[in-house]
Amino acid sequence: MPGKLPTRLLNICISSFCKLHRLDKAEAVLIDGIRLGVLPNVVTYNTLVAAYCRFVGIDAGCSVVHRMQVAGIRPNVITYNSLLAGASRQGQASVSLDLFEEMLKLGISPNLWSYNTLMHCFFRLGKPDEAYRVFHDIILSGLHPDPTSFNTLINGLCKNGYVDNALMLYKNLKRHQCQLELVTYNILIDGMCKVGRLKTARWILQELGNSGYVPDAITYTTIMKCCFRLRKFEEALEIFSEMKSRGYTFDGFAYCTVMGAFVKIGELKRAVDVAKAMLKSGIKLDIVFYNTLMNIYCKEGKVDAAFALLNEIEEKGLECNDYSHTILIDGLCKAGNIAGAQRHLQYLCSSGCKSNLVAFNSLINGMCKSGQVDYAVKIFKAMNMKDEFTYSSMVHNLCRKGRFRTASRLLLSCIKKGMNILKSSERVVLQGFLNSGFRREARKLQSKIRVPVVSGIRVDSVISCHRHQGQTKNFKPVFDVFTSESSRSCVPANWIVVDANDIETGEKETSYTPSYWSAV
DNA sequence: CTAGGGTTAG
Repeated sequence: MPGKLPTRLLNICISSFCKLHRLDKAEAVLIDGIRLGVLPNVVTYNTLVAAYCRFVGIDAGCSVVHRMQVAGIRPNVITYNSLLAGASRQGQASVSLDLFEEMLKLGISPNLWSYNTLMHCFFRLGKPDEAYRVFHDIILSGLHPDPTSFNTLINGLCKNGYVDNALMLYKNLKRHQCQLELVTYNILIDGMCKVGRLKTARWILQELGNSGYVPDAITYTTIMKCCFRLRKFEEALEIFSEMKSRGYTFDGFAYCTVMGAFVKIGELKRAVDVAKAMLKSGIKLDIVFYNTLMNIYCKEGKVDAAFALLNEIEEKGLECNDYSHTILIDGLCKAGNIAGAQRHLQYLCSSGCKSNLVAFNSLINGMCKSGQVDYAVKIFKAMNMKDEFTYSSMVHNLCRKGRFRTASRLLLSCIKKGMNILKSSERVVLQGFLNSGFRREARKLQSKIRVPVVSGIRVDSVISCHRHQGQTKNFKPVFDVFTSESSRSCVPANWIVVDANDIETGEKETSYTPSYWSAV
């Protein structure tokens, strides 16, 4: 059996270099190995596929798969899982779907990891129904959901606005004595925090403790951020110092949260102080730290200083992300340099960056504010993606120019798309009609915008009867998930979307949409 | 090979 042991050594070597992000070295080792007669196997290529997907991109991952096929090695389920995850990370659902099909066609049957990844991918794309169908497929294909499946499901429900469904699922799992992980609690706490339900979040924190867990750095950061958003600054800062004393500020997350919060309320001096403290603490500076710092400079009106940081970022070997560029573009807009902002955005688009909605929103707003409303409308029309920020900007600025009919039309099409436009945007149009004597138009608009905010997914089955077997930390489903038709008698049928009041503690809490936060 | 916290716009 020549070559068996050397191949394992080759794989360990390649894997080590991949972990160090040194793909060039990994490739060199592969070439050397082949030259010495050490043949790579499926594990070798899977390692490379995973690394390329993570550090370069899905296309790079696919080309490694091609190389492996040329070398006469057939991809397996793990190969495809890496590709699926890569596509999911890049938000390319169609690619994920194609890969899934491709995998089936090749006779490779997906495993639980494949399904979990696919489910996560759909959730990230804002398609909870599709995601839930994947969850069903897990059951239908005879696999048992694992803790990650449920974590993904709970997280996806929260991130898509179904926090009460997520709570319900949590409750069901709990009722059936499933051992939940710390991650599960953190996911739920974050879900509650993001909609402003701090009381419920604290209740889950309690449950976390009751289950014998200790809150970790992630738990703390999550709750601290929520306190900031609810303007409970003393409480937030107390959490921050507790984190420091517990040794939970080993990375930049907490510092950047605090910096960001100070920037948001215009306390730039305090934000700078926190930045200095972070520099002094010796924590590794990452791109998020630099983004936050650039944002401070921009808000101080020192756009040049922000741009100057780009050199430092590059020297450190860090890579700018969408946030970096958006912060700079917005900085230019706010400084009145619309042309510069436009140039930077154009440069981004031409260098193959995928469209950056936030940057476009910034630009549109900046143009309007500098009096170029018509030009902004032109760009608005050309945009293929728009959100409530886009509409809000246009509606407000059109109203400022007295163009209420156009504003009204945009407002309605925004609502029709199911977006949460600011109440103040609705008001400004109505008020505009009234002030300029268009009473009929105002009434007509009012009747149209008073639409109830709707429903969630009606999930026609209930996760039920999963019982923890005791011996391991994994759940072992004892029964399957029932559909409402087949087991109406034994489980409560649908997940009902409960409105803002808390279903667990019974306490009244108002649930806010995310867009509300920035308006507070 | 899958899941959780930080940075952007109205």
